[in-house]
Amino acid sequence: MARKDLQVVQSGERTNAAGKPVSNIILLSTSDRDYSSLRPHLEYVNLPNHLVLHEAGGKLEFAYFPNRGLISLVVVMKDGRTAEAGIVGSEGFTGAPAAVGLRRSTLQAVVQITGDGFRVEAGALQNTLESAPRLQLMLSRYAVIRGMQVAQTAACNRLHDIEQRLARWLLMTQDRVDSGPLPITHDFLATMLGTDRPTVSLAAGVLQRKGLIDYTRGAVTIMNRKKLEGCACECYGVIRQYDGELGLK
Amino acid sequence: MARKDLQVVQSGERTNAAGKPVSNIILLSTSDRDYSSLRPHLEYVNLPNHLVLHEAGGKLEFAYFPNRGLISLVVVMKDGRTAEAGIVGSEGFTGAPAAVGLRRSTLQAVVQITGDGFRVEAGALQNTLESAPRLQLMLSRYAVIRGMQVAQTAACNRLHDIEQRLARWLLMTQDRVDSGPLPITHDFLATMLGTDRPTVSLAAGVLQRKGLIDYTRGAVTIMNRKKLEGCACECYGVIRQYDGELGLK
DNA sequence: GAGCAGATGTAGGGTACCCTACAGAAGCAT
DNA sequence: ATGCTTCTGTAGGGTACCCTACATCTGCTC
Repeated sequence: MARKDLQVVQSGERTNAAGKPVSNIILLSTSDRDYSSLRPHLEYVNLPNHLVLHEAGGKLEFAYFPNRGLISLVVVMKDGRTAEAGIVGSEGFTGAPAAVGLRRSTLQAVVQITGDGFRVEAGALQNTLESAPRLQLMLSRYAVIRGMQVAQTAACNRLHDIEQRLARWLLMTQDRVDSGPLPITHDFLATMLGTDRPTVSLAAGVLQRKGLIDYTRGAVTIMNRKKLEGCACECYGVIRQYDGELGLK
Repeated sequence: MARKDLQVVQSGERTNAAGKPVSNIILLSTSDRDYSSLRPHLEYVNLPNHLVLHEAGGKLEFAYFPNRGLISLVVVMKDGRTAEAGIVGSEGFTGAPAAVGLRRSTLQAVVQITGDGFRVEAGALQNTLESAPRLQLMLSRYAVIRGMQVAQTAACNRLHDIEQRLARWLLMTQDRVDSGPLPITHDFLATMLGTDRPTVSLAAGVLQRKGLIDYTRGAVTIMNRKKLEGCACECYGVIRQYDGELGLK
């Protein structure tokens, strides 16, 4: 039954009020009725690299529905150390708490790979959802699925080593952006993987010598996807399975 | 509709159809209307230690609303290694996917501390929720909040050491059960914390020598709660803050 | 092409943790 | 008590990783 809800509507391309085209999967999967009630509140936004959409612990002002690019949800500790809890691409949205009437989140939302999308003011989203139960359910379902992905990440962080986790991260990211090199530095990878930069460089070097990836200053290219999958931990498969439920190809 | 169903049940004195009293916070927080629609489906169950309510990756048959005791949500890897992703006490429920129309979960749900509660067949829950949007929202909100707790755990697993994490686990558990010794072995703590038993014994020994906890075969007692909080990582405070939102005292 | 800022390569010491193994202790049943 | 099972204490080797420091390189600006 889940599949039917996620069917992409075929009746022409959707746009926001300003005529900007929508490619976010959730927005494309809503009913015409639900979409038209949300449409007036969709503000088109560029999502440039490293832009912080939401500070850790801050008030939730907007929910973001990416068309392209990648947003990371990051836990930030008091001493500045960080670890990524989840990633959001065109299959999802950030600001899940706002969709269930909450206004705070301890997670930092930061653009990891440049893209664009739409944002909705948190109050407007909540008002809209009150008379759009199908959309409400769709957003809640996404939040639950991402919660399970986060749970897998929690265990992965504890049980798997850097090389496996790096491979998994690269694969998951590639699944959410267009093909081609991933514009990402070792330093940012370290932030995501909850380790330090030299450790990332070391692991990346190993994958490179194995011929699985290649990289230059600030860009990583997957050279042999199949083998890289073999190098990643089983968590990649588990999370990918959920991605399928979300309509991610 | 029978008159019985319309009876106003006072908060704190609710029962299921068989007269079993409810102390699960979510069930107590629902509107009378929503509760009476769910009530016929509430089956009272004992939750004995180590009972597996849901196998990792299996089909979701029931959602569980604990009155007492503690349920752990555990990620199980292929090699048998495990790590806990979240815990559920009387403030919550297991089977969040069922509340949003999904029927599978990769998380294992296992009773960590003996208790009791109610279960609802997944299909019945879904049917009920279709005409109970407030309850639907309440369950979704809980799922989102627990998702944020899981995210904090993900980072904690990566960034904090065993001693801090053990302290946090004991505090979180104590928050969810009656006071007194926690019936738990080092071996199960290792399963939860994603490490091995000797490492737990070592960490527990340190906390014991500091006078923060005491333990005998299969039971841990918190001796100095304040100091133990000082020994736990900041994640305890973050998660506790969410607990407040859930009505956990 | 010189300078600069940011990105990557590498090294070496320290440590928390994993893994295995075994010994001792506590509870339980007979 | 005696055995039996389960739980805990402890040791020692191995290793992945953290941390710091510094060297080198790349791409950009002027």
